[in-house]
Amino acid sequence: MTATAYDPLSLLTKKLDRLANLDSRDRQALATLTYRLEHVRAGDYLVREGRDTSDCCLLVQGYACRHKIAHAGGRQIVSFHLPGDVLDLQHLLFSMADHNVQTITPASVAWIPASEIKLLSQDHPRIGEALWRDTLIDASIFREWVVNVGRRDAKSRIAHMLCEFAARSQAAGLGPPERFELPMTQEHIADATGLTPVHVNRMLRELREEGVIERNGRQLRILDWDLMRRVGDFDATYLHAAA
Amino acid sequence: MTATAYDPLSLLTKKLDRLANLDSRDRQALATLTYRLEHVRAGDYLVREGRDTSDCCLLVQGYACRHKIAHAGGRQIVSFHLPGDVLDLQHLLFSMADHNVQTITPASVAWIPASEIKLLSQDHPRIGEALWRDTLIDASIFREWVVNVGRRDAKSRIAHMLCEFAARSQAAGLGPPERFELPMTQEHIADATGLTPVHVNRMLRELREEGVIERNGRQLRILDWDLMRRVGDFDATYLHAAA
DNA sequence: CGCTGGCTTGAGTAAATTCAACACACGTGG
DNA sequence: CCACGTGTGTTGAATTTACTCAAGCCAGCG
Repeated sequence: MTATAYDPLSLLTKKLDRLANLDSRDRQALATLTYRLEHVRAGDYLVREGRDTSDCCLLVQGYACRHKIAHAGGRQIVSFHLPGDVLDLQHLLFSMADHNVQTITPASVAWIPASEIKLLSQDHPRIGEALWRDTLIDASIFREWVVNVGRRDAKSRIAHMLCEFAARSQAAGLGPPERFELPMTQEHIADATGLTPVHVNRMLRELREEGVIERNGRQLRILDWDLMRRVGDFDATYLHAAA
Repeated sequence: MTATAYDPLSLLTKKLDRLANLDSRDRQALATLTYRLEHVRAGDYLVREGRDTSDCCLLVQGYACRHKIAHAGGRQIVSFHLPGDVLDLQHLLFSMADHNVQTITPASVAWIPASEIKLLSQDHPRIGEALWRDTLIDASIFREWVVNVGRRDAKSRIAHMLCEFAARSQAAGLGPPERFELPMTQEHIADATGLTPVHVNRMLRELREEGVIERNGRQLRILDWDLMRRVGDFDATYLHAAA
């Protein structure tokens, strides 16, 4: 990756440009945003449920997940996040977080004041549209996750989750969907699919034995993308070509 | 209900006013929207997956649900909708629907051109903010549903769903949360909670036998709201005082 | 070297499903 | 008016899926 890829504001600009076609004035305005760069360890919290937050968090490098805690049954991850994702657009309008965001690898994040982004989105219709579109895509992904945990069996759920991650990984410019870095542990996968780590392990073994996937450390290879899509009941429409 | 409650534009204005404080210019602008009123039967589709749509649908009277079809496991309902809900704000920015919306009772809906709403939201920051906030609340509800189907057992899921419906029913001005109209069948509840209708029936019986709820036809009474909240692991924060 | 965290496997168990049958209310047409 | 069909709700018995508990493995790292 080039040095510019790690410049927070150009990363943000690139992302928003994909969502709505920005013009040069939009770009210039984005470049005026202030931010505070922070490096965090794996497992650190970026947002905590019930906490008051006035900043938006841009994930510059590394991976994160968003989750809520159910009283009895432990943690449910509701989404994964890749470099370039803006994690807290809801903080533009809600002061209190209703969920947690936690890194799953060491990461770099840029904190941008929510007030600045809000002003920008009001003065620049295309920026506002891009941000709104981003939250709508998030909502669409949440809907698909409800379907995933509600109406698919264990193997399908896992396959679907992996397909989505592969597709978004590619859209974010992190390489081909057939071979990518899978940053999460089997426990993360379990918490995202509503299963237990033990059962995730068994299902992954079956997918491996069936020749669908192959895992070398953190590298995941999808050997048969077509079969994978069928097993996971995956149709990328709901991503709306998201990154 | 008064006659004005069924006037689509005043219903919409009332809703948006709750989400952001509109001024008189905002109200006047909303009153200029054009719409086409339609009466539909129970079970009719308002939005179909894969269909191109250029209108937004305001639910004026009756109830509806949003759902997707999984390849193997049937239908998953991802949200329920009450009178006053705007069903398709995502159509402001996406032309293709990625899910279905279907009525669950006879209903009246008002179709409003997406282009008009989009213009309004650009020219009137508070209207834009109210609409954006509405989509963020939707997203928050979806996240909670992922938790519900992913990490709660059958009885909890159903109790949680009923709590949410009760709370939203009240917020929409349809009466107290302890006694309200439950428009959906046990099959709807099953499709919303990721269970089978048979199992929903058994769990509802248990809730009845434990003295938590009582059902007379379409009237549902929550006899012990405190216990219900505990059983359903329900905390209304995620609704952000939504209607 | 010995932890630690993540991965793997087996055996027994619990939750929810499937299949099947029946009850009941409602509306429609004979 | 009754007969009938349909959609919804109810219950029982057998089955399946995923969970729980438990143990052991392996790689990386202080």
